[in-house]
Amino acid sequence: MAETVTLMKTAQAGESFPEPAQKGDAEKRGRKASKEVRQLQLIEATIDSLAKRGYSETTMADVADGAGLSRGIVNFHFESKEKLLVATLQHMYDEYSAHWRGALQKAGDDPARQLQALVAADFDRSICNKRKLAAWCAFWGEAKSRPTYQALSGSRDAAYQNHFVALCQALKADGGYGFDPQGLALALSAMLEGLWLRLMMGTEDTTRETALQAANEFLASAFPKHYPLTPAGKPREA
Amino acid sequence: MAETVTLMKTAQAGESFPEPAQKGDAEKRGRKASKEVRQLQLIEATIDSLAKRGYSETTMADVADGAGLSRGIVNFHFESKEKLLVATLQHMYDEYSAHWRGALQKAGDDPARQLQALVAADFDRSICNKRKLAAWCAFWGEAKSRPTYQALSGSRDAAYQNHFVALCQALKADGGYGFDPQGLALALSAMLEGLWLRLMMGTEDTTRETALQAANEFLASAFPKHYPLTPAGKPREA
DNA sequence: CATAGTTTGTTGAACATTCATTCAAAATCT
DNA sequence: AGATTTTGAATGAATGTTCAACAAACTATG
Repeated sequence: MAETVTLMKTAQAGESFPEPAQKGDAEKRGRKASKEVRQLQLIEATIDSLAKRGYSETTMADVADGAGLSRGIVNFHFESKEKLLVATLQHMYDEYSAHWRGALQKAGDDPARQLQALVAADFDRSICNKRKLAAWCAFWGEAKSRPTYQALSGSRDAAYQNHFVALCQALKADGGYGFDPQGLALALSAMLEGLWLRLMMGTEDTTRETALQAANEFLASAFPKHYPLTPAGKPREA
Repeated sequence: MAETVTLMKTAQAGESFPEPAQKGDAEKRGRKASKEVRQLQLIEATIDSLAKRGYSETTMADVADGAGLSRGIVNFHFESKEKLLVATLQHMYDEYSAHWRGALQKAGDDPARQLQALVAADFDRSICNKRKLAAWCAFWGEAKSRPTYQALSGSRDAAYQNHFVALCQALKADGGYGFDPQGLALALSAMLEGLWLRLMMGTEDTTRETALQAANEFLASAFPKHYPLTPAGKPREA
């Protein structure tokens, strides 16, 4: 793994427009800052294109047009199309990772709360929207045949999985359940990914709310002592 | 829906190897085979190519080479690349559909048995192998941006989902559980799809057996009265 | 401060490659 | 012979990449 394109994230440039007028960044030169902004702008345009046209029909021209720039610009900031896509995947991966870690932090020390927070985080609007899900799916479709993508394509990586196993173990010890923590954790995270897939396809009437309810239904079934059922199918409110 | 390419399934075409060069040279070299055999041969070659190179790199030439035939042959049997891919997806869809219906039939009348059979069917070798899973994933990645694929891309369709809901309802009535059948059924089928995705990526040490165990762990947790836990994490043997 | 020179960023056209499709001729079957 | 299937080269369109010229921002120097 020679080079991993890593970008500094300046603020959360995620959803809104990048402000054209960057103030006098005392230390940074306007030029250098502009470079990172440009790259982020191109990455966002790439996500747009992936979501709208799919992986196989995403072209350099479409990305450039989407960013409102000229054709050759992408090869200047990213060496090739391949590297642009890797950088885009890396960006989404970093964002997802930061998001669930943040949610975990906010959840406090109670394992039951933490697990519920992790699950809920997956369906947060900032992460779970048509555009991003479609982009994820586009990469999944190519991951198996591209070694470069494989490591990053599972947004739910080993660290994520370890957290789930640990939480299942903690709840088991506390509630005296009979399941195997490893297996149940796998079932849980797989279900979250599967729900993402459903939302992505968007054919059925599955919405973010429906999906979250289904996930909570799972929690209530597997950990009845920690998540008592309510009529709405939603565990106790925070 | 003008034309749905429906193919007769002659025997079970090779599951084991991605064999690019067909060795069963029973007849003369590639010459003159029945139209249906040739179409099936090309579809199998398409699945091979999708699995090996991914959707975006699957070319007509690669398919033709994989089938050991000439370049122009695909446009003769299938009008275009698009139609070849739709026929391939249709073929996989039909196969999957027939498989779970067969498993359900064999399971008898007991809902608990039926549900377990449906889950186990998903991890049967004939359906759940690297080659097929990779092909499924390739289509998933393109489905959102191609209306033609959407209907077929969810191998788990409305009929499948309805069976799950009905079984969850039956078990709830029998066991006095508190869950919402609709939600739990969604969680269940999403988990199965998510486990497929894990198997496909193949990065971790997730195997077909591990995945099936995780799914059974889910069943045991959600329906404790119907699937008592055993040390192996696997519900009672049939 | 002003000016010239250098670096950095951007453009758009040209180029080379890949690939789906077409089709006339050949091969094979009825 | 006539119909059907197969071949392989030709064609044209799409697309990633390169590059020479240009513009803007920055630096050095007078």
